[in-house]
Amino acid sequence: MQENYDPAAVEAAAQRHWQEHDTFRASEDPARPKYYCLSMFPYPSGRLHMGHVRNYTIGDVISRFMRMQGCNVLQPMGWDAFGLPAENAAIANGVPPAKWTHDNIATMKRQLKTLGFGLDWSRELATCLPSYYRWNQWLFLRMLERGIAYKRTGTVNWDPVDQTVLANEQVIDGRGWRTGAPVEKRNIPMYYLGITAYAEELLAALDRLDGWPERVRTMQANWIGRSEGVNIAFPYRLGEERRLLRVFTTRADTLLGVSFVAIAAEHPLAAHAAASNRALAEFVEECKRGSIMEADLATMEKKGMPTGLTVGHPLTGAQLPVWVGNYVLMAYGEGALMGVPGHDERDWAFAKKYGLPILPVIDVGGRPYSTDAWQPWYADHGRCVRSGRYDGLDYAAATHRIAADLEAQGLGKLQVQWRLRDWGISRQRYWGCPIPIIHCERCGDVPVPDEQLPVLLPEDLVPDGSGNPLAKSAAFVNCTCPGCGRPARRETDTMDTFVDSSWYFLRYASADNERAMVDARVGYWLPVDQYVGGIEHAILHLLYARFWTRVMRDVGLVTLDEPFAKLLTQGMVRNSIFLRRPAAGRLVYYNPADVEVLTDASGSPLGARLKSDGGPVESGGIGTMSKSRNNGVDPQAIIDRFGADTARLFMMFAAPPDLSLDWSDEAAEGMFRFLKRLWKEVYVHVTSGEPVRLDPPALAAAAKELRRLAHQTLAKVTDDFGRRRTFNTAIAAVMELLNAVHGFDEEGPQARAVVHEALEIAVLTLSPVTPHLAHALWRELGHERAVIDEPWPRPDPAALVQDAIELVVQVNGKLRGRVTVPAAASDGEVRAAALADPQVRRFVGGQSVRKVIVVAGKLVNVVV
RNA sequence: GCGAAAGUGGCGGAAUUGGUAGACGCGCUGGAUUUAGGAUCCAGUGGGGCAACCCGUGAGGGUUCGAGUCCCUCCUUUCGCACCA
Repeated sequence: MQENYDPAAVEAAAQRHWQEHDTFRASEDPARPKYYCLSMFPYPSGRLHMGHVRNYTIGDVISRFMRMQGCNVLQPMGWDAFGLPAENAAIANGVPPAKWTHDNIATMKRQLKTLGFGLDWSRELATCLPSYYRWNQWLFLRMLERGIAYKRTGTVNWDPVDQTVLANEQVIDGRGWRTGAPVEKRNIPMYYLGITAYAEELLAALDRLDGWPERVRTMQANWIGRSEGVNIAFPYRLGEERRLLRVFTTRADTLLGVSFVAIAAEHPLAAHAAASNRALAEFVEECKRGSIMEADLATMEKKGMPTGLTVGHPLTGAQLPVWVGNYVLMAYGEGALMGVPGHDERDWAFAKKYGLPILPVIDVGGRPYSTDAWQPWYADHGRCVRSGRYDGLDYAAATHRIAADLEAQGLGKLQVQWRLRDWGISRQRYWGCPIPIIHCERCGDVPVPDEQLPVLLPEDLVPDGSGNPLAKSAAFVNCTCPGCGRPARRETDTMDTFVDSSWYFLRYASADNERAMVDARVGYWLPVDQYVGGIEHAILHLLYARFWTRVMRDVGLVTLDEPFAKLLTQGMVRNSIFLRRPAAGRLVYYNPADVEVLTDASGSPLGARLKSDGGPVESGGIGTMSKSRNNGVDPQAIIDRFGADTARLFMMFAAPPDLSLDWSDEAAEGMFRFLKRLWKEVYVHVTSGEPVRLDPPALAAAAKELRRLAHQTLAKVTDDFGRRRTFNTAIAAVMELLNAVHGFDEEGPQARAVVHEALEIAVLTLSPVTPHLAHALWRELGHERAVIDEPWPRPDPAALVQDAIELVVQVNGKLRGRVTVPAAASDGEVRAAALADPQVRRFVGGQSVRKVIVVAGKLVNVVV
């Protein structure tokens, strides 16, 4: 055996073994329980980053653990290969997105292989390949047939200089990223998928997703946002015609407190009023400036302008002014709201600003009300006052009575309203899946016939940042109408990349099928048993995938509702931020690798300086690794320095998987030291002779104690890996075991046999995390079979038995002593032993013992 | 603004069901060894105190024999907000 740990050689040898034995190719085997472990596929951005390493290490540890547990494990990999960065790279470097993407895939695939992940590469897919995206188009056509997909107008960010639709990401402080021109909103026709038709089911099924983190379920439920309320119509006259302005409200009980109605700038009535009102037209135009991001809309200054129109109160007939308000969302409810300044904080602020009446109509348990200042309880539920026949009714009663009265007049009804909006999938971009529609002057929008699929995306275009290159490509645009055979124009919008990622997990099960989107093998592998990915996908991607799976179910392609049985949302990877503030200009960020942190004698930081010039740099705290803050660490550098196993071990040890993880060069080096120690420990053991067969009853006390620790560690690691998914504590337990082996100085054959067993347990339990090192050490410990093919061991119950246990004794809840009692001692004996302890007697002194609480196996609390 | 989390030594974190706060690792201090080392090994390391002990889990209240853990109020940080993926 080599005396020193050489990660490069060890890792190459293990990877060669897996390659030669095709270890990770999965096939359907009804005889074994299947286990589908899936990590979110990467966007091929160039190189692997630490977030990928973390994600795929978690998935790989679970996969290898489940495999050793006897499962038929599938762990596939693919590429989320369409998207904006490829177009940005094309604009910057003039390289076609296809080439850039394929080069990146090659690089990242090579990197994934050096990390030793147990992936079945035979199922690899990339969403930018026609063999994949043709099925996006095919299912889109099925959705169109069923009315799930439909066309209507939607709002986009518009750069008036580049004449281009901008992604939210391309809008910086309300301006286009390349032109700096103020962004405008623009309404254009788009295709939508009717996810709201599935809202009820998507919400209800969350309750049964008990393998998902509670926080993700809550976030999805809030996103879907079911609210029960009343749709209320305010009648008005337009010329001779009687019309209704509809609003949705969850507070119908405050209807008698309405003092105005506010509509969105995009509301048809606003356009009508603006036609004859120059100031209003300007205000509506002003509202159309700025981005479409909800966070921007919600934080901007609340502004409004009267339209000059009035509507009638549906119960009293009183005339109420109609205002245009920039805080009214066209996308929610009816794009209009009833203003109740007395009981809604935003309406309050609006009324104060524009001098509209504030009418309190709810009594909240008699708490004071003054129109001077808003108090949080004004929005609470209570009983109606100053509301005529509704006075005294509580929230539910008032809502139902008012809804019934409105319904009798045809002016309202109870309604369930969703916050969730239908999914707009049209993107005015090149590098995506073409939407299979042909526009014909005579036949209108004609779906591309199935036999003409896929609509191929040309791969040789180079975008320049203005407009969509597809729209400028005559070869792509010009086509023949499938209906009438005349010249027609192809749709040039492509699909949202979330479409691609909404079903890739199904395709892995039948990746080689060229005739169908999915086949019967989906029934074997799905659902995904364990899905692993970033918390940033907690809402959108996961919700779209749940929706898409249900659509495929309703089309008859699959039989499952929920694609992901268990979900693990891993936290972000962060690093220190260092910067300087030049007298003029922007902040300059320095990579932590180029900075030296100065500490005092206790290790507390005093400051930091740049290694290159020795000058001070400012600490900017700690934040997610990003290019803009220059605090990224290239995983390749760590692999080159310490090997993949160290990188993997650090990722699993430094934090529990669902919390954010802070990078530390020193801590990574500590992981490397641990692996060197483990190697050394095995080396010392195997070079000092052959082990004899272990004879547990013959063990001396210290050896028995070491054996107990080894089996206790095995039990803990099994639980931590399998149930708790707290890999950090599992690794800590193995470290403790190794420390105990190191400190164990008994000699003799049986002592050696116990050490041998402890080292085997350490190697087996670490093997999912550091598979290369474990592969080598398992051989050195005398095993023919590769460690990946070993079954996961079970702790020996006999080894776990303890004769005596130590209990903690508290007096009035404070730790005052410890007593050792036989493991089988009764509560009475434990109590007596605790009271007899000299330290306990000292603290009890002359006081009378009021109560003694005995917690079996743990502690005794003496209350005096 | 809305929604969701998190806050424990110098740092990452542990404490699994309300029961020993600080496991494990980093850093730091001292020592050994070494030509030397940023290598390796040994010991120590929450704060205060000579000690007995006292204090201590973002802040402030509460429940309990007992609270890092449960409840209320507040503060800070992170993530998401529908065209980044």
